[in-house]
Amino acid sequence: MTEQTPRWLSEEQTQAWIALASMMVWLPSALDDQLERDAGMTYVEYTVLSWLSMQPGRTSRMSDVASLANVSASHLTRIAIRLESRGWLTRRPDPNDGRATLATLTEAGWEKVVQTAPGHVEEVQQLVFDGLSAAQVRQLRVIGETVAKAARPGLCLPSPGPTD
Amino acid sequence: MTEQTPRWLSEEQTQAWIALASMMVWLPSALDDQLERDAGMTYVEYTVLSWLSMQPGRTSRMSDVASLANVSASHLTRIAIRLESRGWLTRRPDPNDGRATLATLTEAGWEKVVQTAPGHVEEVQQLVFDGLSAAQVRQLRVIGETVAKAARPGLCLPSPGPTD
DNA sequence: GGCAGTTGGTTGATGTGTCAACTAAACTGG
DNA sequence: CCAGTTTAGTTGACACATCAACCAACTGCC
Repeated sequence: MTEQTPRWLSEEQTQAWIALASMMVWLPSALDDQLERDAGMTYVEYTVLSWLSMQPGRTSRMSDVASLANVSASHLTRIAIRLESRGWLTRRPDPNDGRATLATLTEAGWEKVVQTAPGHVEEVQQLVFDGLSAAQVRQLRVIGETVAKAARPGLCLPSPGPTD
Repeated sequence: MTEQTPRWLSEEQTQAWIALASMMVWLPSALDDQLERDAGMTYVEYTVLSWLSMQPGRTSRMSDVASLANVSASHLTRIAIRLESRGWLTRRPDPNDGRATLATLTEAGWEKVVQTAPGHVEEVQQLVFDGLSAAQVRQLRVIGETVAKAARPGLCLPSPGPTD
């Protein structure tokens, strides 16, 4: 708690951190811009639609979507209201669990995803993969998985001894 | 414009993209949480203070800060108002250019950065570097720089021929 | 010098995200 | 079967971000 001189970053780490931070600032922003320009929606909205488009019945519980997209329940409610008002999504109570709400992609929502995905993927290709070798793609996958796992809350690495 | 079947992602690319997207969702969110908990500020606010702390005279033009942090001028104005109201920052017109505004870290702002940085760096260590080998740190740097450069608007890769 | 255009920054209106309080349905233990 | 608790989602109040309109200072040019 009162550590005064923690592990500072090495020169290599500093460079890597600057590069990573820079990527995390500019890449989402660029993808947001592309989606806003070409499809009139934000990255989070696209994530929701895209996820639903890959689910059986194009349907998923709100809470599942929320944890996938890392947004709070209330945030997802607002997003769903917007998507619903544009006719891309419908909501109805889950017949198997009256508490839950099922979100389903409409036909228009499906078509929107189908129209939007190619341009989005092309943007990812240009911004991410065009500059990387096959080896770097493999490296990126491993590094990304490692960091994502560490940063995901509630998924602490298995540590020896009791956690309580 | 009418490409109907663009370059789709290979299996390797898809895995890498999922990992990268996952990292870009969870890492900023985790860093935001840590700063909110330990220092009562957001990541953007910390970025601004941290940048100023490294500038000569702990001073920088608003427009320079804005482009560094990838926020709009108006957004930065609101951020600066908040930081000013907490006594961490002052603003005054640039004597050399009456249009510009210089933002300067106050002594309290400097101390806030000094107090906050160690915990933030420790969080970066734990979330990013503890899981990576030295080789992966080097790989991350190269990959991050490449992608960041590609995603940064207005910095198109040098292409042959006139751009105008 | 003076007017047109540009640049740097602020502000008002509006849209979006967040937090806490709330409702309703489903478990849980007597 | 009925309180007490947990879970899923919504809503109101508020904080924050965004967009367009704006103002002031500089720049270029005749």
